[in-house]
Amino acid sequence: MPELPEVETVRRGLERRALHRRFTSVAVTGRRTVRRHPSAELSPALLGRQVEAVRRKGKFLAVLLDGGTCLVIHLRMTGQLLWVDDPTSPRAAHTHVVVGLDDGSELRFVDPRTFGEWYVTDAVDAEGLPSDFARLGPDPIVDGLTAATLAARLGRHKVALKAALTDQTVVAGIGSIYADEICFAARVRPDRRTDTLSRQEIGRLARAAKAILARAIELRGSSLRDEQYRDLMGELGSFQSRHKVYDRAGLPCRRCRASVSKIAFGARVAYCCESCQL
DNA sequence: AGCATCACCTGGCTGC
DNA sequence: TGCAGCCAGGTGATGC
Repeated sequence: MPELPEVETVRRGLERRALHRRFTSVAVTGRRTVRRHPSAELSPALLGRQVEAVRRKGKFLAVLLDGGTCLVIHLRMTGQLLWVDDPTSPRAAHTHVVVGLDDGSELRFVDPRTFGEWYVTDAVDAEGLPSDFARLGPDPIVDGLTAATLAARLGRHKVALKAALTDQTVVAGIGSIYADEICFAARVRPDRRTDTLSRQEIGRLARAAKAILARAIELRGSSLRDEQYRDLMGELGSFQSRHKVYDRAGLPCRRCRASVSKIAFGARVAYCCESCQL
């Protein structure tokens, strides 16, 4: 599932291919992808506009256009942004949005489970980012993440650590995979209540978050068995081979050889080594 | 305010 | 083999 490293990989691809390009056509073919406002509003907001920057906060992509409009794209679980040099090439099943660029190429949004979302907004801050991004916590790569900041963001929360790490208003960009990997690296159980964490543990979590997300970006993200995540050019990521605990239940811990556990936390699950993580 | 729960959705997997 | 049912999971709405 696309989390911060996967979305950053897509962002870099978009920046490389779409920067300074203009939209020449817009076709919304899916029912649900554009749902925050009437889907008919997407085309007039994009047509003729030039891409001035491609930014990201957490898992949200923000395509900044001339005139101050921002196109926001969220891949959610199964969304793929695919760059196609030949617009006559066949469209994949579940293609919900297709936009043409002034160099003759096409950007296609493919999303089998239709959780992904596109919307445009003119409500932007001084940096051109959508005002509603303000509710998101710091992005560990863009904004950095210190122990003090993380401790402050955890604040009065008294929930399972994994629930806090994946709460986008606490920290932006972490999902199920990287939460488990960060907890393992910090040697803290994902089901620990946040109000029991020591200063040292919060420090390890902040450092682990930055290091793991940065390394995962270098390796262009994680593609799981379903190979659902692909970058802008359709390539798979390779960080999955470095996963220490995620989806490794029953396999030996890469640090101590004990069996990796799949534990319940609230209504969801987490993977961890109950020998290494306290 | 903070927390738990649910809805949204479909492909792939499990188990009968 | 076929098929029903379950699971995955990010976000936003809802209710307590």
